[in-house]
This record gives sequence, structure tokens and C-alpha cells, in this order.
Amino acid sequence: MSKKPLHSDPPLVKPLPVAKGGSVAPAPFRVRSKAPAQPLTPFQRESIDLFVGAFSVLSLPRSLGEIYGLLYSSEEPLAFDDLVTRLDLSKGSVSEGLRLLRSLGAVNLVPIEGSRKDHFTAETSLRRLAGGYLRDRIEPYLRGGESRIELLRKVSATDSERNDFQQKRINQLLSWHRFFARVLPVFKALAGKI
Amino acid sequence: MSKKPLHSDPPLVKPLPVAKGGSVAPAPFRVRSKAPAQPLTPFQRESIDLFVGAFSVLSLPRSLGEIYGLLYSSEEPLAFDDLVTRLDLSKGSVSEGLRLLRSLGAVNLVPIEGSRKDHFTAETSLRRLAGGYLRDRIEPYLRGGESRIELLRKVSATDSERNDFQQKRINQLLSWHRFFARVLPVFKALAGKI
DNA sequence: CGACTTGTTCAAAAATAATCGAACAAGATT
DNA sequence: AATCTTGTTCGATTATTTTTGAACAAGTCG
Repeated sequence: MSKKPLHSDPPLVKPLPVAKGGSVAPAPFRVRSKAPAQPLTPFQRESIDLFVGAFSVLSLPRSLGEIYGLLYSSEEPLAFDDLVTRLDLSKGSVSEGLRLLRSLGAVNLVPIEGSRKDHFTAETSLRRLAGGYLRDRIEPYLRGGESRIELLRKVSATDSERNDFQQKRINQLLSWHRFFARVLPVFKALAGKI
Repeated sequence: MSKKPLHSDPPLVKPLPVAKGGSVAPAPFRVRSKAPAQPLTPFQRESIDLFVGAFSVLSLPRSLGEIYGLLYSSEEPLAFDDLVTRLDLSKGSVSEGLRLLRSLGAVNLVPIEGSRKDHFTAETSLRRLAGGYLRDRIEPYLRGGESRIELLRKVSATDSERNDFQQKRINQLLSWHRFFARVLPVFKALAGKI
């Protein structure tokens, strides 16, 4: 049945492809396109760990943190395929992960002379990173908020009782809304200074 | 009482206890053995909807949004039991939900004269709300961040190659860290003005 | 064209998170 | 003490999210 996940590792990094010392590999024929995953450097592994944690604070899945972390800690742009093999993720996950990261503006597709593979780099401008996250995950809700509160007001109008309590709440929600609508741009502007 | 339930929702709210009648079966025989849940007012339902959405932006579960939303839209403190019956949640969920909301400082336990039930109200100070969230969900990671970056630096020291690239990254991480460490208190202070 | 590369899509599996609910504890009440 | 009320705990169940993998486009190259 369902086995208890024993790998209750304290480390946040999942097992990743590591250099295997066993050089005694028989190497039958020609190794089928199973590229020997270039192992991660300690710096890369720590970076991945760090970003997996940071992403999880934002409730973003581990695979996104791994992808971003590896790109962040790699000097050269990495090909799609590098991400798959070095992180040991499925192509599906990497494809979906990159799509999302790109939509957030956290990863850039860069053209590499003479290669027809896609190559990617981590976006490192805090302004763009924070801006993308806020734009995609926070602001849509904030915008919807206005009409939500308006709806509350309408509903309250049909409810003769408790009316000034409800009014108080509605006004407070409006004031909260204004607060966030004003603070977000300030935050973005500050992030732009970094 | 009064107020016929207008169910407009293109539903962020899940089905909640509503006055019987509309549906197909006119057989009011099968009544819950428990006390019939006092139905929610439209104002309450809209509020719950709004907070379920807001909480989900923060990746907090629906039940928390429901509990907070109902408390927010109720003038009087509500008993534990009210939450269970009016939101149609299990006692377990309500217990756990209240525990978490209280730990976040979003809900207060208030003593009610002459009742031995626990009663709760929604915290409505933005300073406390935001402060609690940041304190419990963001700051712990931020604090851990310092040692994470330190670890990166150590690891980088053992890695002779690419050293100035890595140094650049580490310095950037430090600068991001400082940024958040400085901006958070400012944000809290601003929230205190609302 | 046909064989290969490169990446996407999406149904299904696996993993994780949320919720339920029965058993239990701690007090009150009789 | 026995019982009732109120709420908590925690394993089991259910729901949701994430990941996988195999099929499939869309190109490229000879």
C-alpha cells in the first residue's frame, strides 16, 4: 500500500543527479541519447535550495524554484534539455514551469547563435521579478476587489437591518483597498532602485 | 430573519446552509437532527465570498476565508458552534481554522458574559492583520535567509571556478535580502496608519 | 519525403493539502 | 460520581495541485 514517504529529508533539495564515481561502467554499444547529466555544482545546489524555499513562501511549486534556482546559479544560458536532465524533471514539468516563469517575467528566452534549442536565463532585476509577480498574482484580485465591494454595498442596501454596521465594514474594506492600491506602486518603485 | 436568499454567485462560495424550499424535494421531513442552521444574510455571503478570494490570494485555505468572512460580517461575536453550523464545516475544521487564524492574529477570542462557549470576533486592525501574516509567514523565511546566503558564500569559497560570477550573485542576494528587511517594517508602519 | 530534434499538450498518476469525524479531554451541571 | 457541553486531536478520507509520460505538432536536415 502507500508507503510512508521515508525521505522526510531535512534538506529542501530533492535528490538530484550527482557525479557517479563508478567509472567501471561497461558502456555497451553507444549510449542511447541518455545524456550523462552534468552534475550540479555545490553552488548550484545551494542556490536551488534557496530558491525552492523562497518560491514555497509564495506557494509556488518546487519545480519552479528548481528551474529558477539552476538558471540563477548558472553563468551561461541553459537549454531546455539541460534543465530536464540536470534537475531530473520531466519534459512536461520543465515546459510548464518555463511557461509560468516566463509569464511571470522571471525567466528570459535568449537566442543562442547556431543552436536551434531554446536557451534560458534567470531574470535578475528585482523590479521585473517583483513587478511580474504582483502583476500576475496580486493585482488581478485587487482590481476585482473594487467591484466586489460595490456588490457588497448593493446587497447591503437591500438589507434594512444592521445597516450602519455593514456600512462601517464596507468603508473599511474600501480603505483597505485604497491602501493596497497605493502601496503596491510604491513597493514596485522601491524595488526598482535595487 | 427575512431576506430571501438571492444566490447570484458565479461561485467562489461553496453551497452553504440556506433556507430550505427552492429545490426539487418538498419533503421537509428529513431535518437535521441538530438545530437548523440560521441562514446567512446576503451581506454575510458576499463577505465570505470576498474573503475566501482574498485568502486564496495568500494561498490560505477556503475554510479560513469562510470563518474570517463570517466573523467579519457579523456584528456580534459568534460561538464556535455558530461557525460549525452556519458554515457547514466540521468541528475539526473550525477548531483548526480558528487556531490558525488566532495565531495569525486575525481572530480574537472574546469572553461572553454568562456563556461558557468560546466566542470569536474578526480582528479588523490592518496593522495587526498584516503584521500577523508577515510575522508568521514571511519573516521566518527572511530570517533564515541570512544564513542561507552565508552558506552559499562558504560553498562558493570551495569552488575555485566561476568565482566572480558567484560573488556577483551572492552580493545580489544580500542586497535583495536587505531590501526586504527594510521594506517590511515600512509596510507595517504604513498599515498602522489605516 | 522520411527520419530526427525540440518542445508542447493533456490525461493520468503521484504527491500534497484540506477537511471530516469519531474518540477523547476538560470542565460544568445535576 | 455520572452526565452533559464544549472544544481539541489526529488518523482517515477527500480534494486539489503537481508531476509525469506518452502522443503529438512543428520544425530541420539530408
